[in-house]
Amino acid sequence: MTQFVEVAALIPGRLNPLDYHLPAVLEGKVQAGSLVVVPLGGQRVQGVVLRCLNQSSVPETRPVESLVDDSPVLTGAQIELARWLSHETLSPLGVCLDLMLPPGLAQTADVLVRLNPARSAEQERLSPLQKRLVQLLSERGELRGRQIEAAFRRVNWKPALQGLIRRGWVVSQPYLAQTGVRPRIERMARLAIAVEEIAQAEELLGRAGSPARERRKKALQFLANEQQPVAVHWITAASGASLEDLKKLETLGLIAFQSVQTWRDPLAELNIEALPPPLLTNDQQRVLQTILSDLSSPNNSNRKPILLHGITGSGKTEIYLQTVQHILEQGKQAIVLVPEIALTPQTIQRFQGRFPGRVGVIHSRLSAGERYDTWQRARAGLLRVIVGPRSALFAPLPNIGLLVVDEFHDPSYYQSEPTPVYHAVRAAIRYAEILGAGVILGSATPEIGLMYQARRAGWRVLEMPQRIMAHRQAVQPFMTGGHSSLLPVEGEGETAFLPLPPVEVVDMRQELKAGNRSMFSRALQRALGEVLERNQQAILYLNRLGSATYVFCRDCGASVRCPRCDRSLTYHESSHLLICHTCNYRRQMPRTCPQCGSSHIRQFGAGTEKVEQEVHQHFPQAKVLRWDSQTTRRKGAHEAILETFAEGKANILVGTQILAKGLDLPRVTLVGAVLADAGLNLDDFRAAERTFQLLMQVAGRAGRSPLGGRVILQTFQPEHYAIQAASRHDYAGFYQYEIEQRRKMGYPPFARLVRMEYRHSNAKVAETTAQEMAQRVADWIMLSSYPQTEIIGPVPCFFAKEGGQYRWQIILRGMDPASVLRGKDWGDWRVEVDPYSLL
DNA sequence: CCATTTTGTTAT
DNA sequence: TAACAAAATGGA
Repeated sequence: MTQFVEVAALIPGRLNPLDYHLPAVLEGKVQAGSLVVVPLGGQRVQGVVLRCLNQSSVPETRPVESLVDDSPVLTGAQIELARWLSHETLSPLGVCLDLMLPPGLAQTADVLVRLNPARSAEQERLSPLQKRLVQLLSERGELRGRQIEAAFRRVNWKPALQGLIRRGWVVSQPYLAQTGVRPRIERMARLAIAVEEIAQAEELLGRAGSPARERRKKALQFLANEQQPVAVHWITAASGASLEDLKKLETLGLIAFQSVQTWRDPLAELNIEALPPPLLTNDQQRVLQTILSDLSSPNNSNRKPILLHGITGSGKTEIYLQTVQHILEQGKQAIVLVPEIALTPQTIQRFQGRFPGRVGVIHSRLSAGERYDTWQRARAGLLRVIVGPRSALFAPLPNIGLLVVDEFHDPSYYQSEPTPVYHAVRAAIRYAEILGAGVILGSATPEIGLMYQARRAGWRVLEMPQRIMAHRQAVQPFMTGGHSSLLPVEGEGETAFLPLPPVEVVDMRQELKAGNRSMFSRALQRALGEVLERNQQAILYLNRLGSATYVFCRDCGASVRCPRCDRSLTYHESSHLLICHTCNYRRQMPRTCPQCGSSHIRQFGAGTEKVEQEVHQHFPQAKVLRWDSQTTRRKGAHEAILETFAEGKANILVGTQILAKGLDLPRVTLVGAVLADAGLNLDDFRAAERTFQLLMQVAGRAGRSPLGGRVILQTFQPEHYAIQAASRHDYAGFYQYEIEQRRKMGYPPFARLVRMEYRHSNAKVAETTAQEMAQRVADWIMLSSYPQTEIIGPVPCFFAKEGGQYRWQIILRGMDPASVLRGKDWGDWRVEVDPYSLL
């Protein structure tokens, strides 16, 4: 009986899984999760076997051509997760499966083309495109298909090339790209004779007393001591023998070579001492006990996620570490997701230090080889813990018992490009359900939507409200000056607690009224002066998004709003217009404030450079470091800036969102938010939440040592609830207000959204296409099981033009707007289910 | 008119 | 995605 398999092709397109039969040679070797090559139309493609079948659903099947890897590349749970992702995100199954494969496993076919030296000279009968191709080939010689692609972007050059080949102008040959990562093979050598025989063999090594004989003798002795195969480069380095000497020894039959696959391990160089777990605080003990008893309960099927709400510095990482420890003791494995930026050497060291040799790290700076080997080791069960950003969720560990998502409110868990557009936190929750594993979501500022879901669905919500003091030693030198009063600290030793830093809200309208036109309020100037005087450190935080894009009055603080929707209008640089992103209302930039008639109306603009300048103006002696996307473009720049600052070589660190991530800088005693309300007026349902999160996180950078600390929030809207709540460190208060807003406005979690985006280089085409699509979507909604689904738009996107293309969007809102689109054809629109933001 | 180029459809 | 087919374009 022939066996059949159902195969999902790894192509970007939307294609249902297809049935193939197994040729005799592959029978018994292929299983669910196997990576295979199958014929598809006129080409060969790679695909993943979803399951084995006794019978095919179609009368005739084509054969599986080959098996790429002997072991399955995906586990059953991963296949199920990919299916769920595909269904949820409306993305093709192929790209969801591809997400879980390491780059380099799949190799791609290409062609190599060059001009035929014997071609005819006259170019009369060639098309313009063909002439350009000939030109390119005569300039650059032999080219691969992808090189031509790079030279002729967005040009359909393949038919033209075919014509040239047919007429003998060009010759082509198939070319297998060597881009794939291969296992690293290391040459090793071992002694081929017994140790006692070395003395007898000595005569063979060369003329008595010759240097060659000495070298070879040394090499043999080295191997005799080692008693096991040793890498060749290691032998030569240790004994002084050359490769030639070793070859000679081999021909003499004294040593034997062998090739061994070795792993590229990014942590191998790291020499980390194993650290014993620290004593836990009462909070930590209570939380850990609850988690462990939850995870120990045998009932896997309805295990719920655990939401760990622990403020900055409350010691969440230690909870993760000890829970992972527990899971490992059960013989299972764990995945720990962190925001990419938090994947600093410190984080890695903590995990590697606790579980030496068992941790695999994934991050963006790994080489393809390291990434590939980490994946292989995970699959082979050689790694027990994987730490990494959102993509680490797809590490192929065979027996996962725990998933951890640290700082799960972080936007880096949303992948918006390329497809599939997914949210790693939701994927982790689903994956844990599939696996019957535990999942811990930790954050100081839990995402509103997930907190709501947690409460409604009865997930366990654990609180850690106290900050642990650290860094007593680190700040010791700064505590002796006499002019810095130390904070009263509760408790002793490692488990002492610190109060949260006091937050002062400064009304910038008052500053202007008092004649202070500086970017810094008098309070902030005073505070900065004190910090400099005491040789402590300050952080100045600037929320980049939203600055300079909305327009507001400097006298009354009101922003210019849409008369129809009462939403802030957005200023568009290109057209000098103010546009409403809900109803597409447009107006000229007003000369006076519509509220109070003042002429002090303008878009607010303040880049990090401007802040830096201004600091220099006020404090010429201050040493300022800028930390933003510009200064960190270079590789390793993050580390360099952090190190410089941590070593105290600068007093003031100026930066954007990046500052809100989990930095631990003990000498920082002042955090200033230059414009805390920037971003609040963005027309986006998440604007308040995002602002609140960032302010809470950035405030958490202050006062992490007994030196104490304070926070100053400068704002034009001191009464706004996000600012108010942040100034009181009041998550619960913010949650309550925000969730009511969402309910009133019908935004998540009370409705789900789908964002559809279209781009075109022609403004008119973009607009009409968007209108046509809105009409089609309206028809689909009528016929769907959710006829109440709303259409918002079409309107131009917030960033209305990007890379020379005009962007338009349509938002669907309802109970399940994705289901309206499922199975429909939306052409080259980009579709985002549950988008992070509507900008 | 034919040849080339663009657009659309299909894959077991 | 790549191959192929059908439709559109365009130079004589």
